[in-house]
Amino acid sequence: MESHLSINEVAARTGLSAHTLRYYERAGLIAPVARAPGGQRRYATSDLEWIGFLLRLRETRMSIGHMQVFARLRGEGTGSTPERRQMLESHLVEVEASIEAMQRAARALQAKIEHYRTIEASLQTATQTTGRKAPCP
Amino acid sequence: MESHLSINEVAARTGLSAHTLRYYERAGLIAPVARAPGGQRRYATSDLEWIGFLLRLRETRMSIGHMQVFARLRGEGTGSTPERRQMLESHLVEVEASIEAMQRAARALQAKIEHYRTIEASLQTATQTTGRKAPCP
DNA sequence: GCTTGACTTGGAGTGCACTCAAACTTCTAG
DNA sequence: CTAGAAGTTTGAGTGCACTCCAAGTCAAGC
Repeated sequence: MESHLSINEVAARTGLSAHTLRYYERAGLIAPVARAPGGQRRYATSDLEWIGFLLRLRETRMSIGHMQVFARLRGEGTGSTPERRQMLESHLVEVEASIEAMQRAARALQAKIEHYRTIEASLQTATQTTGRKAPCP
Repeated sequence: MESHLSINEVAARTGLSAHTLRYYERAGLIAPVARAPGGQRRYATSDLEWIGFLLRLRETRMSIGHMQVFARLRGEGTGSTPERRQMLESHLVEVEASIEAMQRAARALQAKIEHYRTIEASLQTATQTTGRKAPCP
């Protein structure tokens, strides 16, 4: 297990800030990271992979609280895979519902945009036919 | 313009709490609502429609700050449709990116779930072939 | 040795989006 | 007329997810 990346290198690679990396470790989302002799963090490749997965969870709006539970289960080893799978499955149900809600809402925004285009076109027409600026009714 | 619904009726219809409806009004997301003689709010059908649209914006994670700008533009009348359309268009770009990110992340979760299933199956097989409970390695 | 810059810690602070509290006033049913 | 439900206001409080600060440590270059 290679252990070589500094906190700022990991920040650059993951897009998380060094602040947030320390915060995640303090919160128990990341297991205590290996340290160089002087106490500085040295992240292993496996840490990077785990942080990547945490980012997938964050992208799907899993709360820190749920991630804490998930990380704790992960720390308990292979025996906790059923619980972890169930957590992901029920989270995925919510995520898919949320994606559909966003898609529906996005279509409503699209419709509103079209509506505005129509209004703008008719205002433009009014200006052209009367030869004056559109009044403010 | 019918003006008849009380705040709790609107809360029931929209899923927002009465607290939140007052907060939105104070924040300028909803224009001052008509009042009954005693000062109680009486929402018109047009208010309901607007609140519905605000909910679409909220579902797509538009911030209160942006909604305030949008609501202010709306209050300025038809002349502001180009700005409103541009706001929605650029917001929609973000929303679509966010939907795609969530979909990618959801596929990663799905893959992890499959991975867990595989692990569970092999643990189960080990238990069956050896006739004992899975040890904790 | 000294400076510079990257790192460490615990605790405090920030911004967002609500959410509630306190002290009222008003409406409705009996 | 009265009880109680429902509404009003302003300002304060909450929970989340960071984000920053102060005071200190450590390694490398001059």
